[in-house]
Amino acid sequence: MSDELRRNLALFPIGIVQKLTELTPRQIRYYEQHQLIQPARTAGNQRLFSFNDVERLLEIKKLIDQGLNMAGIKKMMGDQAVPTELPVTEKAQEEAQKVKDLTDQELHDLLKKELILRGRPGMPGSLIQGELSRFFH
DNA sequence: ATTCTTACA
DNA sequence: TGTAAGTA
Repeated sequence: MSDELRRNLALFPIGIVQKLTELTPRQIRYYEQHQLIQPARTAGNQRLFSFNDVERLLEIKKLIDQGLNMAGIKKMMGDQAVPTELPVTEKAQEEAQKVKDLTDQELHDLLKKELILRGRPGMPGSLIQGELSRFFH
């Protein structure tokens, strides 16, 4: 499976994303309203976020902390968020299910690994730089 | 127990 | 943004 697809798999419910990003569910939903992210939905209408969504939220958080408003953030990130793909395959749904049994430590390590993986090719990924330090505790 | 939408101090 | 209400 391609990394691109893997990063877009709908795996995390909002509660986990809250822990991973330190953002409140209120904020996360608000950013979705402003089309900064487009998480997938389960049959029961519950949001499922992908690694890409989480990483995007970390960037948003960074910009918010720097005092930008929605307009400013949209301008910085471009306001076209790629919709997270639904866990259509049986395999994908199993992965999403596994996530629920991971400890907070395991979840943070998983995200850290993802951030490092992404930060490879390019230079000091504008976002990755600061956010990454938080996972090196 | 979690999450969702809507509405308002 | 926080939070309460009523659901799913």
